[in-house]
Amino acid sequence: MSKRTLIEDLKARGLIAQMTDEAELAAHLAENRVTLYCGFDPTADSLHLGHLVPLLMLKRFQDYGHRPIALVGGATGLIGDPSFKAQERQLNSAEVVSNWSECLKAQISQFIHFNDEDGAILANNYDWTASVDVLSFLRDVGKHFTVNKMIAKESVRQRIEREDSGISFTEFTYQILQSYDYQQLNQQYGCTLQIGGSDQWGNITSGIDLVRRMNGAPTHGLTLPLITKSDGTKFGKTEGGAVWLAPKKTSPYAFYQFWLQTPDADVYRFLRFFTFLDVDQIQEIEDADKAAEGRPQAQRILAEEVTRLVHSEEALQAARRITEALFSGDASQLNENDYTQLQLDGLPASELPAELDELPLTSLLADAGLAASGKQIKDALQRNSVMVNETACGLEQNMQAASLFAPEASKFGRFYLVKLGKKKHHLFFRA
RNA sequence: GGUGGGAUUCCCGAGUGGCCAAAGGGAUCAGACUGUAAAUCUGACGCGAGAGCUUCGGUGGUUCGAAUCCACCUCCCACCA
Repeated sequence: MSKRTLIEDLKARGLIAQMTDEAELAAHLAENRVTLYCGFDPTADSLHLGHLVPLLMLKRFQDYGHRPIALVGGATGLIGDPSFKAQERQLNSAEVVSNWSECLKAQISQFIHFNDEDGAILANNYDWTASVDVLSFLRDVGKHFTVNKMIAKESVRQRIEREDSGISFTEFTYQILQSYDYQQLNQQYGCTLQIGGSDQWGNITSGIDLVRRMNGAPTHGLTLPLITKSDGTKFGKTEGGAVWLAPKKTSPYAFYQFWLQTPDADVYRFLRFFTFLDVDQIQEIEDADKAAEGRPQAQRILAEEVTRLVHSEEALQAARRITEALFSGDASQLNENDYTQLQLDGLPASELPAELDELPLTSLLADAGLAASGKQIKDALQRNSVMVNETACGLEQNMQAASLFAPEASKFGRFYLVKLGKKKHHLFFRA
């Protein structure tokens, strides 16, 4: 690692939004093996890019010798965090939340090592909230919170002041539950630092207060900045929605492509946020790109680093193979084995229906997932931007799927590489 | 419980009886230009290859015709109690 202290490194990366007293926290981290935690609520069956920064943050602490606790919010996920949310959220059933909790657990385990006695800890707040009875909770925990303070939190104030929405008591209670987590983790594991996204600051500080009152222990908090894009659009979204960490939801290839398309204006920041490359090294990359003019290296490096981190070296190589085949050079160079490999590597692929005579291209391609609707395919056809094995197709070919996908037009008797626009590829094959 | 306000296509937000598949903006997709970047310009943007079909919280009704009018219902907000 570098000669910087952890805090210095995080600062250099721009990874600190807020923290409790810096000098105290720095001293605490310098003198102790600190146990810290970050919570992840099960709001889906997979984590997504928004969770990646905090997740990597735990690893950064671990690399510096501290002990992370990844907390899955089996309980808080049942309630719903109102922080900076414009509207009340739909509650998910207990069964669903419990399933999702299991998914997250499995996923988190891939990032941080929990094996050895000394290693990180994976916890679920359901374990200490499920059995608490209401009266004890209200008397022992609730008594430490004043509603005045709770209302004053910026994270819920908007909801309270908003004209078209309110906040249920359930969600309002969320910050108490999260504070209780901190208190429990402090008691059980000696946890003295909580990290989270900047929207969690309010919840973290109320937790610090609660730990002081109930356990008489001073604790710390640190938040990470919200990841923004230079053009103001939301980070971590593509046409298909969120970019997931689960390979089944977002393939390593799609994941790699996502990073590869990072705008120049964001890429160096993202290198600092999402990789473990040394900040000096990142600066060198930036300088080199600036000096070079033309196509920068940063996107490729970013895509490689993050894909390797989230998936694996093998998955990265597969993603690169596909990218290589589709974007650089012509597909006519591919041999039969390459096509089979593309499919194995995760290029979206589907089997061709037996009967093509009546099937418009718009339906065929939309069903395969190349676009959300036939309309979009139609638009592409009008611009001749659909290619079937190097043959450009126009709208007049819409009903000619049978000849476009005729056996004699195939590669090696069974493959058809379809391209929509410049970036979307799909492999059709016959069994 | 009372009174008043509100619910429009992914989001914001116009629209108060026909000219409305519904202004405008954002997001998104495609094209040109590039570097699988940005900016800019162009086109698309409910579904459907098409004929056509289905939308404006829900259900009924008035009308030749309703997102727009009426009744009831659901949810949200504000004030009062």
